Amino acid sequence: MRKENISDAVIRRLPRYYRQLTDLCNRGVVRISSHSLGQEMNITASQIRQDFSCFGEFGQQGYGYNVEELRAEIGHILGVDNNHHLIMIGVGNLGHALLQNFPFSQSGFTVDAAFDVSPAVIGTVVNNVPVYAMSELDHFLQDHPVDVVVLTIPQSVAQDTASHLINLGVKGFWNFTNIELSSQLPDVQFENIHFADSLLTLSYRIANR
Amino acid sequence: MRKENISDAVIRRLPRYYRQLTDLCNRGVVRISSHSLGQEMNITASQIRQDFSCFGEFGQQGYGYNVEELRAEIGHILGVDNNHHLIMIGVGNLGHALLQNFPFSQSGFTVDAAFDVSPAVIGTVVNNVPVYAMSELDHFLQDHPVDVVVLTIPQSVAQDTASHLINLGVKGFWNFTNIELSSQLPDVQFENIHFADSLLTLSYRIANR
DNA sequence: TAGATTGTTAATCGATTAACAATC
DNA sequence: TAGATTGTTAATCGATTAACAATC
Repeated sequence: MRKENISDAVIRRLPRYYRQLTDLCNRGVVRISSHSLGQEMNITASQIRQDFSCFGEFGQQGYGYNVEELRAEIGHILGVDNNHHLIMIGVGNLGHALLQNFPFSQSGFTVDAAFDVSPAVIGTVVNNVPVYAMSELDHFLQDHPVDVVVLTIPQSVAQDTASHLINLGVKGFWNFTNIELSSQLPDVQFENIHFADSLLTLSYRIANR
Repeated sequence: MRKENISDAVIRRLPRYYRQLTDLCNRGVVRISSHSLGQEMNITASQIRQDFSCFGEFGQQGYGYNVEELRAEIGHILGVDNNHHLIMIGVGNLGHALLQNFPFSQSGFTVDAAFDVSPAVIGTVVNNVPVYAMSELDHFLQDHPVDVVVLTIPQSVAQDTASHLINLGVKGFWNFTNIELSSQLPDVQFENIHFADSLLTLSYRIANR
């Protein structure tokens, strides 16, 4: 029974399923039951079946799930076969590290360009991605619609940059600055990587063991 | 009414409160009610009061909360005044970026050292943090107990490295590799930054807008 | 066929929100 | 004092788990 509104809890488990299924594929496992999958991932079989049932019927009674097929289905749900386009704003240490190491294409993203204000990086090419001056950003977006902008810029300019990009039609942000961004428009999506928040929860758990 | 077991949902909101209160402090705001705080953070006043009540009574009827005081209390709960010690394993692009830019001390962490296998970085000092050879790790840990190890290493060696460190007594991991780490020992804490999972949830939301 | 396992409905559990007496 | 706002109890909502008929 396909559901209309999928809860955030379910969505956040999808990438984990996808990861686990990719691993099972690589290990040559052909079929798996919700029970075995649950054991490997430390979640209940019930939850797995409930989660999947939000999107369709991918299994077979008495058999379980075909690993490769299920992986493809979840990948499809996540949009990995959509060839999303992405640019990066801010090629400092972190931006550079992501361009260099993060396998964007494995998540279905093509990195079209990066932008920065520093003359030291403008004009360089990092892992096949050209770095342009910030002044060229508006013009670039006219010809190259992008689905996601990665924000690896200083906090101080984060909201202004985001607002500017929203005005230019950008609807998706992968935000690495440790602030909550906001938008007037309702259909703009922010996904945050809050390093400090993450470390502080670890700090809490250590301090209150 | 202090609670025994605090739910993960509550814990994950604490850093956000801390961040918002720090901001309010900087803006010179002296007092705030749960209602106003909720408006700024887009959560209900009820939830805020429930959350705080897990840890104690920090407000005053008819007045609200003293911002600076509340910030200090939450910081204390999070352990920012515990002076936790931390080392990093893996000084590649990402590790280097974190050492260079991430304000560990603001979260109450002292970075004692970093370790890598590459001769290119061994012996260097990044932002006052010395980089040692991996072979010196065991010896180092004998003299320098650490609370948290940052894992910015390739996936392929992540679980083995973690297991080794757990045997040496390490109880906290800030894991940047995109795999689920596990431990036999029950009191070992893992906090994961799964870049790919994060981007995939954004991909989902864009694809299913 | 018999055993296994699904998708779904019902039951339970936990988290969020509402309400309100207490009190600054 | 009167108004405001807390901390907490009760009500609601949503998410997880259990149960089971359907069926491969």
